Amino acid sequence: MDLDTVRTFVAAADAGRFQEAAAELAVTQQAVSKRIAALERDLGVRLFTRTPRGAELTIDGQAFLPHARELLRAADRAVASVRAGRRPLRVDVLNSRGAASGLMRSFHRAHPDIDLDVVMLFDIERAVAAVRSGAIDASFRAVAMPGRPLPDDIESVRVLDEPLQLLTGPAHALAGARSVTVAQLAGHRIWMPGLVPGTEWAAYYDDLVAEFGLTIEATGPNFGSDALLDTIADTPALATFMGGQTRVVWPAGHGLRRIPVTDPMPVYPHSLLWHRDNPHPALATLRAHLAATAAGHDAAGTWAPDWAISRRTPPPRA
Amino acid sequence: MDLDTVRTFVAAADAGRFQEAAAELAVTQQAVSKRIAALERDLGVRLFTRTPRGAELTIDGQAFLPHARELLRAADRAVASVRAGRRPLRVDVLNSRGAASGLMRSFHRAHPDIDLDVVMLFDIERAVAAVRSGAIDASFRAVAMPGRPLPDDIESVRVLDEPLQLLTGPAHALAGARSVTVAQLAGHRIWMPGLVPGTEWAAYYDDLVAEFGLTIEATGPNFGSDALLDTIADTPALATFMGGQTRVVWPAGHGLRRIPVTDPMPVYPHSLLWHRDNPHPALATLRAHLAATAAGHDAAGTWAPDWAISRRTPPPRA
DNA sequence: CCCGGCCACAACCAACGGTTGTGTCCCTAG
DNA sequence: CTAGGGACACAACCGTTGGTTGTGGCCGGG
Repeated sequence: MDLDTVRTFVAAADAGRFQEAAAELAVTQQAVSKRIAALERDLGVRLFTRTPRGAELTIDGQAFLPHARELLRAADRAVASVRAGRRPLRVDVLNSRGAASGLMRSFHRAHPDIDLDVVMLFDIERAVAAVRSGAIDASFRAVAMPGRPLPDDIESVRVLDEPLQLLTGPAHALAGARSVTVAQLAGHRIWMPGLVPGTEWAAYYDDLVAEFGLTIEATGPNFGSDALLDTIADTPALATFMGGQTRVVWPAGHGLRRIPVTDPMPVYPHSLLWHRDNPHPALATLRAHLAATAAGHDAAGTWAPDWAISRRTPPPRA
Repeated sequence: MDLDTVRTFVAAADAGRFQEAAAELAVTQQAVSKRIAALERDLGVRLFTRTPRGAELTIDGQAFLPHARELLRAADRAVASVRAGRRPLRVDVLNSRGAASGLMRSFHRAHPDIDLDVVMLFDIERAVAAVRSGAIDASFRAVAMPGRPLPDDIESVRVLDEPLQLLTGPAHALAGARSVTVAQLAGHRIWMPGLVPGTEWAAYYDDLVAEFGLTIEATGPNFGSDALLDTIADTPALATFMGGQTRVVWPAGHGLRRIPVTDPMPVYPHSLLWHRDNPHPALATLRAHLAATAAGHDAAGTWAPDWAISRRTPPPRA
């Protein structure tokens, strides 16, 4: 199916005459006739009843019309999503089910008129490059890597600390605990496939391991979170970390347990990063929304690496 | 833009390699390469970074991908809307802003998983023909025309009486009234352009006129409800009737008044019509929903033509 | 009764989109 | 270091699609 054909159908339905639609589309009447005939052949139904005074929609045509309009709107949105200048606000998140996604959903609920696109970049380095180049407008990340401060033209503000939780199967030794301390985790095998060395999230777990003497294995290929949860559920000796705000869609009955970690509570600090000179109007709206809704992060009793935290106070918004 | 191209883009993005996408789509790798190149040329952005080990999405590609998926879903829905057998439930309503539309919105809220298509047919005659032929599954209508009973294979049940209200401009003689009696309307000019003789809705107003001695003018071409409201707002001597549940979207400040009519209250009786043998599963759901939510229509103090009311009690649902 | 408006059909032609064949790049294995 | 293989791009070729022009049929109005 061709969108030009759908456009032709909508134009003909609105005009009520093929000729007029043809004039609008700058083609001949015959072309419109052929396009409609082809569409009717593809769909297997008659869309118009031809009369000597024009063409009017059949019942099938009436049913098809709103779907055709929606199709064209979707096409427009798709094109707009990559249009240079005045495109939807484009935001990078760590992963599709973490805390940043929740913040973006909340923002979307508060401002449903603002078009959003969410992308997931590889690491902070590429995110910063994309923010600087203007390819994305903002990024939710831990702000830096050890020894690599943010460039001057990138601003950041800490928006959310996401507590880490332990995820275990029902047969795991800690499965029955209401909560566990970091010290209790020493000696247990924690499996996090897909942890790529050199990224800021790998650095976060490196620091966590170094600080508290944990055992984190990043071995094996990452077959996705479904496969990971599958293995965790079935393997008593394995557990994994998961963001406390991650939404897990998992069939009931597998007995997966989410257990808060305390003493201290490791948190993954999400900051919003953006370019100092980014003119996108929705960016200011997003920052205002985050400033208004961000729960004050209480540092007492939590742990995060120093380098991962945005310390700079952004200038007050204009 | 061609939907095959979009499909190719999605397949390539999912596969991560043009070759694999080509195999899925049963074309050659070169064809996929050309399609993607054409799409990138059309959009003016690069969607993939080609590597010796495949192709991965650029940031623009990532932003475009969900829109592309939505585009394909919209196309599927559009095709499904006219697919013979197992298509969305197709319901005819009197007009897009009347009581029946409200009922369908309520049904959609209660059963968001059921796909619906709403069409508007010309009159009860065509609606009955469409219901009998299976072109539509149900119709909200006053059930008949004077002297023309429903065929045996069409069942009906009264679902909602929509009270008529008077619509006037701010300078109309009745503009200040909290309510008006039918007797008070005698002598006032009531304008209803677009009332086509021979339809069941025209017959309804004919009966209203005959019973209470009103003056209804159907003169002049119908330029749509916007133009009608415009004229009503500006003409002190004119008023019109409007369904009491009609949603009027009208800029504030024009001072249009909606005035209930009493003694008796004229109501437009909407019944659901459907074919005895229609097997669409959602039709039973719709009937159950209407039976559960329909407010009992209190006949006391209301008026409607005899012929317009469904008297038959439908058999209990299986 | 003829004219005019509108749509469908036929013939023709250009351009698009697919295939085959080939080149280049890079990673990996030996 | 080299050879091989996997992956994508480019070029040439060709059939089909989709456009145009020309024409005919149908129906309503003057």
